[in-house]
Amino acid sequence: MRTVNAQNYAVRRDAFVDAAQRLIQSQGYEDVSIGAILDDLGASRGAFYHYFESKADLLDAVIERMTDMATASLMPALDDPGLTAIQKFEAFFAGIARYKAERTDLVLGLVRVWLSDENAIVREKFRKGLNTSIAPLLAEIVRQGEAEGAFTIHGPDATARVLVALMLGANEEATNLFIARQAGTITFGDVERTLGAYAEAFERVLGLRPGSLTFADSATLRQWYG
Amino acid sequence: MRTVNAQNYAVRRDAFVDAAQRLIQSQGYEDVSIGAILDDLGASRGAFYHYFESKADLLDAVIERMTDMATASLMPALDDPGLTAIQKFEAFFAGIARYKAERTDLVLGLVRVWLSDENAIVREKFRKGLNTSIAPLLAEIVRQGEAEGAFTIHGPDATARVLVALMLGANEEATNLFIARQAGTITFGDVERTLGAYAEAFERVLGLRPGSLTFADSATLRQWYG
DNA sequence: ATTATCAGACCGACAGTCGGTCTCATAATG
DNA sequence: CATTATGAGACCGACTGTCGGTCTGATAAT
Repeated sequence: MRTVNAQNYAVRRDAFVDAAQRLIQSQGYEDVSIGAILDDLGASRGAFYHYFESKADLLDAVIERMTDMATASLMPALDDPGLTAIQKFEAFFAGIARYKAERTDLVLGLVRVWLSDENAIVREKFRKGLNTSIAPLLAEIVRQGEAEGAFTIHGPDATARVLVALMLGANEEATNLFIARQAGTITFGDVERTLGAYAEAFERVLGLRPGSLTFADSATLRQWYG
Repeated sequence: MRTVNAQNYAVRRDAFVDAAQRLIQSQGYEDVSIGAILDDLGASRGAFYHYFESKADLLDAVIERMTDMATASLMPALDDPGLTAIQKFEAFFAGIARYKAERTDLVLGLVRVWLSDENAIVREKFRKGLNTSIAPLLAEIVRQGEAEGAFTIHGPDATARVLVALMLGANEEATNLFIARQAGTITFGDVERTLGAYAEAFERVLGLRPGSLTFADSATLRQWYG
């Protein structure tokens, strides 16, 4: 009797996820056929369906990896015991901005594919994934801020979820602004004003005084929208 | 020379949109084939591609109709000159709640299909559609509230967009809460607390005093989550 | 130590579906 | 009646998922 070798199984499965992620990031989900992944790997259809139930099943695995990577890159700052809640918040946003800034061309190349209609499922699953993985992290910060007397809120968990909604909105808005700015239909001032409104919303939701939270520094803003 | 009969053309085109909307609402976008729409209407493939460039094109038409219907049902209250900005806000939310409450079984039947993975494009396009059609309406209310001295904000347009982000977040949350409540994994208190956090966020973003905005009355809340 | 056995790993032809194109007939209209 | 909008339906290529079957290696029996 032959038993499943967990080690090899995981490795081979990961290979499919790797290839899929790469292809999806360069062409978008719907435009990547299973055949293309097979060609890329030199694998057979049978092998694929041995490791995955369906194409959608493969997507779930890809998304999980994406969200894991995204949250992992934000963790270090949050574990630092020397930071106040406000500082952690700022580190949080700075982390996202830095992550994107360090991969400018990747991000730029991704935008078109990432925003295409055919990629809606990926976007939404990613959103949902972030929602469930980030909300608890934010809740932790909120709890700390409440303990420090810095935040004035009711219920850290519910507040965290509200913040996630704002974050996702701000992110979407930032993307739209980027495209509009590239097209020249808006000014840099428009960008500052719109994103500023989100920053202010954050402050107010947390019960902070105006200007106590720095969302994105001018330099980063200039880099993307200048 | 023969000219297009705009009247007939529109009627026939609408027929396709009608059928598509009905089928999509009962099966979800990806699961509705063009063939099914053709069968439903007794039309031919040629006819379809005479009126639409693609299946995606048809979807756009369906979405437009959906968002039009949704916003139209909210308009009357907003045009009433006798209402304060705060009252209009409340009418706004009440309008959504009422709309859904009056169509309980439709909504319930829709949930499964509406939330399926295969329907992601529809959800997102609907979101985007609401975003562009609702934000200006909210901006108008915000402007009025600012003039009345009721709201303390910077830039009505940017604020309106933040509010839309909160609204969409609240709506998504409400759906998740509904499902979780049905499954019995959360209590009515959890629901009140979570949605209350969104209501409070609204107040704070607008610079209102706590409790001055009634999101959803207890009766409606009980009806869905009781 | 050798071999029979059986399940995991994998292959690739194939069916069925779907979106979209093309050709050609028919109907309406100037 | 000439022209063009309209529509029918055969057809194409691409895709997902299935299925019968092969190969390989671990285990149990001898």
